Parts: sequence; structure tokens; C-alpha cells
Amino acid sequence: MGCKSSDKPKPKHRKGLWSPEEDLRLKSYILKNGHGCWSSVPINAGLQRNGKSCRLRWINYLRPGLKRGTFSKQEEETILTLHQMLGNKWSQIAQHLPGRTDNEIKNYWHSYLKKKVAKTEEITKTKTQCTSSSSDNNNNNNNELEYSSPSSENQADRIPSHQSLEKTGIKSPTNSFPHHDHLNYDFSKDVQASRSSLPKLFFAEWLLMDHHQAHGSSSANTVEPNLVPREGFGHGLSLQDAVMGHGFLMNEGIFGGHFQDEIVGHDEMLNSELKFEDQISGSGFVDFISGGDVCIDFNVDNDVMYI
DNA sequence: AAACTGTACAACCGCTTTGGT
DNA sequence: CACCAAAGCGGTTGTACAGTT
Repeated sequence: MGCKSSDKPKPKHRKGLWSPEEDLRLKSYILKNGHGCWSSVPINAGLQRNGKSCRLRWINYLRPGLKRGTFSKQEEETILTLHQMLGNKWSQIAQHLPGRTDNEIKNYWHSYLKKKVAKTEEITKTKTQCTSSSSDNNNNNNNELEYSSPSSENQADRIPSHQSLEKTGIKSPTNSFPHHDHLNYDFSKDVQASRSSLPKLFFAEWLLMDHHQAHGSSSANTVEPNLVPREGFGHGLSLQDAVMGHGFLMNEGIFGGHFQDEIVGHDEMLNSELKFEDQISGSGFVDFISGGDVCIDFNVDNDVMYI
């Protein structure tokens, strides 16, 4: 924001699929300069696209750390569960799936999961009609996630089962449930509320927090109420929430040991040395964490993180 | 082999939100 | 507080490609 509107001789913008040359131009420009103001990106990068198109291309396709290929069973279940909780909040759902974009998840939902869910619902319906008096209804041995449409009028329908939440690695909100009336509680509000109430935290602060927790001085109960434990909501969310509040996605490496090996500029943010003992063992080298609006260079050597 | 159909996914469009002036 | 531009988001469309008739 606050972008100069003066640099806009408005040429007609190219549309349609991106060519490999355009991709290369955009990627190398952003890796070198950062995106800054999106509307100026195509001008500076010599592209005949609009800023919006560049942004989308970067976020959905060129951004480092993106996973490509088919969704795993785990990811699928996570999507189903979160969709049940949040509805079509694709960007929020994507926050729980590192390396996946909202667009990708949305497409996957419309082309595959939606049908699968409809089918499951239909089967369940016919089952219950056939065995309406049977007690089998409570003993569902099906491996599929139980699903009820978020569009349902009944709020109770939106509550995912404990089992399905556990399957996805998402902590059941009932652990710290603020209401006794579980059936009438809206989880999506809870998720949003927890996000909005989070403090803004710089990366270094988050690391220090992590360090603090790792040294046993803090059990889950002694963490300051405003701080979200990193493992608190599956992979991705707590970090995302902790660092600058939103829009930050750390590459999987931190969690899984797979590090990206490209370099993104902008290392002026911090100049500090931080212990990172609990997550990365041995020596390693990580070139960057990137995502959303933030790019941080760092490397890890003998458990010391240099930023 | 050509026409048709279905599917997956990339990209666009328009509305809403956010933040600066 | 109003206005404006940028960014974000979700719905929709367009396109390529594979499978079927």
C-alpha cells in the first residue's frame, strides 16, 4: 500500500497461461528484489501482466516451498475436517496445509472431494433409511471421515468428531473448551477469535518462545495465555499466527527436516544469533523461509541459527 | 480418426478488507 | 471521517488433455 500510482502507463495486459519465460522473469525478479508493491512488479520485471496476475502466479505457482502433485490421505482428511469446521474459507484451510495454496485446495475440493462427500452422504442416508431402527448408527466403522455439510442450518452438524480431528492431527478444541454446550458452539468463530487475539510477534521472538518452552520451564499450562504453542494446531498454524500475525508460511523443513535451497534477499530484518535446539539437530543449512510478505534468510549450523 | 465428454487445474473477475493519506 | 488504491479472498471461467463413443 502507499504505492505510487504515478508509475502506471497503462498498457494492455497479457492474459491467459503464463509462458516459461514470463515465469522466469517474475521469479527471478521477486527472488532478487522482493515483490514490494505488486502493481509495480510487472513494470519493473518487464512483464505485460497486471500486478494482480503476477501476485497470483507467484502465490499459486512460483513461490518456493510449494508442494505439487496429488494430495495425501492425511491432507485430504485435513481438508475435509477443516471444511466441515470453516466452510469455504480456503485461505484458512490452506494455512493448515504447508505448501498448498488456497486455489489448489479449492480446485481439489470442487473436482474431487465435493463429489466424494456427496457420495458418502448419500450412502449414509440410504443406510439410515434402511436401518432406521438399527442401533448400528452409532457404530460407524467406516474409514472415511464423517462429514456433514457446513451449509447445514444445524450448527451441531458442523462439529467434527473427536476421532476425525485426531486423525488429522488437529487438536480438538474441546480440550480447552470454553463452553459446556458443545453442540451449539461454533468452532470457526473460535479459530478466528484465537487468531485475532494473538499478539504480533517477530521471528526472533517466536524462536525465543520456542526455546523457552523447550527447556522445560514451561509446561503447556504455563505458557503465557496469549502465546500459542507451536504444536498447538497441527503443523503450520501456530508459527503462522505467531510470526507477524498472518500470511507467513515456513517451509516444511523446520518441521520435517526438508530444506529448500534457494536464496531470497532481504536479510536486513534481524541480526541475531539464536539457539534452536529442539527442532533441528546436528548441523544443517537452511537458506530461507519465505511466504506471504516476509522473506527471511537464515542458516543453521550446529544448532545455532543465524539470521 | 474425428467428435464428444469429463476432469483437472490455471487464471480471471468482482467483491471485500485493509491501510495510507 | 472519507476517499482511494492495494491486497486478499472466493466464485467462476477457460483451457489442455485424457478417455470414450
